[in-house]
Amino acid sequence: MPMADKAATITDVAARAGVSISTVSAALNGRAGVSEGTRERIKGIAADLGFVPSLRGRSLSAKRSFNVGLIIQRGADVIESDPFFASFIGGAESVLSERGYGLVLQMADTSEKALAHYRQMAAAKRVDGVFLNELEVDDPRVAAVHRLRLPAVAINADPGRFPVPAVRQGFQPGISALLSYLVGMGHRHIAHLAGPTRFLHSCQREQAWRSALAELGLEPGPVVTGDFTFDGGAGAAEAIVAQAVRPTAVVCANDLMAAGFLTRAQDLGLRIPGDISVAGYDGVPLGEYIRPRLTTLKTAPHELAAQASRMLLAVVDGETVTDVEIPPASLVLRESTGRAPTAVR
Amino acid sequence: MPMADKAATITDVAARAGVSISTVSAALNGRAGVSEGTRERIKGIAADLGFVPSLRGRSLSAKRSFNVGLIIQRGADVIESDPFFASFIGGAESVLSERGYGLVLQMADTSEKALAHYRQMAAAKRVDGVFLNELEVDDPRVAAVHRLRLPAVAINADPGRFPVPAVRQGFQPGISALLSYLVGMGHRHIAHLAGPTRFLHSCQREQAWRSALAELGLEPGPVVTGDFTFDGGAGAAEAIVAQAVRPTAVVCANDLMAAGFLTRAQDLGLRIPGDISVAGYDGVPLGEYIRPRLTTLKTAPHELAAQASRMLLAVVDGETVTDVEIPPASLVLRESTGRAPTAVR
DNA sequence: CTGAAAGCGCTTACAG
DNA sequence: CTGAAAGCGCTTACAG
Repeated sequence: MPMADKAATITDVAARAGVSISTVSAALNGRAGVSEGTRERIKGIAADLGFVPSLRGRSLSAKRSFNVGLIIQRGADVIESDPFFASFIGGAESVLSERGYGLVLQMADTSEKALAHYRQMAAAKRVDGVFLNELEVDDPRVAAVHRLRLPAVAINADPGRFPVPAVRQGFQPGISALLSYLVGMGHRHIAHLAGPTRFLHSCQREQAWRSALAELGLEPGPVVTGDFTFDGGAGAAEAIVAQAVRPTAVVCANDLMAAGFLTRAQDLGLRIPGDISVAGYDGVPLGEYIRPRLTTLKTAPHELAAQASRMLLAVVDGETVTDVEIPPASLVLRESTGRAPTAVR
Repeated sequence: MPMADKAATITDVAARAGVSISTVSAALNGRAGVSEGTRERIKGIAADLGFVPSLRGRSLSAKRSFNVGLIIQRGADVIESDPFFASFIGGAESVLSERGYGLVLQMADTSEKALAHYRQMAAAKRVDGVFLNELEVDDPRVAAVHRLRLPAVAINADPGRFPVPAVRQGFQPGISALLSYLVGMGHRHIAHLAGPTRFLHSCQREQAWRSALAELGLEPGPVVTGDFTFDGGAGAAEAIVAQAVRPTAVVCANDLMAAGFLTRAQDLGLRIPGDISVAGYDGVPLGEYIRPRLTTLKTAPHELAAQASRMLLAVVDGETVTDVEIPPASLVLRESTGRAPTAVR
């Protein structure tokens, strides 16, 4: 008979089974020291009663909240057009829920507010650990979680840079492949539309673009700094189009800026890729919605998050973990890149 | 001296203040029966010690988790291109965090899994209440939360339809305005690209389209059912373009389908809005990225969520609440709609 | 105005 | 193999 009026507690199960609550606890949690007979009997009764251990009792005695925190540090404008977090949350949630963990989410539009949220979450013991995403250069959160002794896993942090384990997805192979392809198509003057310099991944991508060009024996083209938004990309298009010697290709630090660049460039009368090739980074659905479809480097936020979650739970369990690298972002050639214009004026 | 080595507990504060823990509790929680002098003294000491009450102790004794749940019931493909949830989460989080509440998130790609998540969250007492979003016709979750006595607030449920308080944003005024505009531009044959019929809001929008047309003395045009995805919209474009008597305008149940429709229609050689006008619903950023820019009905998921959160917290507190209606979705005219083609073949 | 005590629902040594 | 007890950190009647 399921459907008790009040939710059953461990005491109810113990009473019904005629054993102590410690036996029920041991039986249900797979701890040793319970005969198989009583274990099975207790399990049956627990199922009958629809007993699910209350997180309240569990977390107080186990000194765990069974929750893990993610703080999204982005303005509302970016978050709405960037599917990164949707995928990330999906990947995290898939491994967390399997392990009985919940994901608690907070938003912050400034880095200070985000930091305050981390502190608050840790102080109130709302979570057992946190993800450190969108890392900035000299990110204060790293020192903070360290001082708070808050288990944490960093996303896409450079190896050896922070005293926090990290999971990362390589960017160099994909960017090198992209630039080899562009150079193979005759491009010699290749610009970079970078993200804000305070972000680690902005620097990583620009650096990768630079070394790939060096590898190919080319000088870096102009660098324009955007803000990861569509409008930022559009603005960059105007800037680059106005330049005396216009680059024949632009490698953008994310798809959203690439889409803005490509769209505005076309509004200004340029043909893509006839006059200028454009490539993005991320592999978001938007890249297939626009015309021409966007060449990009496809990342895997879902897998990144799944790995990060496994690591974070390990850290929470007190295990020592080592950095994990998932397969690098891969080149997806679509229609926005092509042969360099023959007559560069 | 802040920065204790171990996090301070209520006992530490009490010891340092030379009072009992019940006095500390009363002082810090603003309960009556503490002299202003000791209250201030205790507050000072708590601040010195960096004391933040542990949610673990608090939730066990207060019988609250201080968390509220949101289950996202969508396939990964939709969630990544639909910014609704990003905005919704932002709106919810802004009021929840102010009240000391957290938002715990789960994902489910089927309605059965979502239901299981609700049950699990309730049974483990991980949350004190839940949002019921993306309601379906005869949604089993409604009965479930009712039976589980789980406080809940429904999003965009029809008034009086479910035994759960709801917050909603009107759609009829906007859809009427859109159709008046289209008819004013000479359109007489107006199709609807609907969402899956199992969703309440699909039905609501189709019904609104129907009654607006009736109001204007027109017969409804063809209805094609999509799946709220870009590709679904693209497929619908092929279906509608192949029709003997092609409609001159299509009203879509969401922006993503409208974008797919518009893009594929152009790939097929139609001019938008010259040959056919296209309108969406939602007001997502994508609508401004595509060409021509999309006419749409702008919704306010952020405000919807903020209101829903206030209501949910009230329900959790045992207050009786009444449905709330926020200002209706408003017409945003952009470039994808215009005068009907003069020669309808 | 203040304190001692019970209790929330578990887990975890520790005895037997 | 099983149970009695302590304890996790709070809140909340209830005495004084």
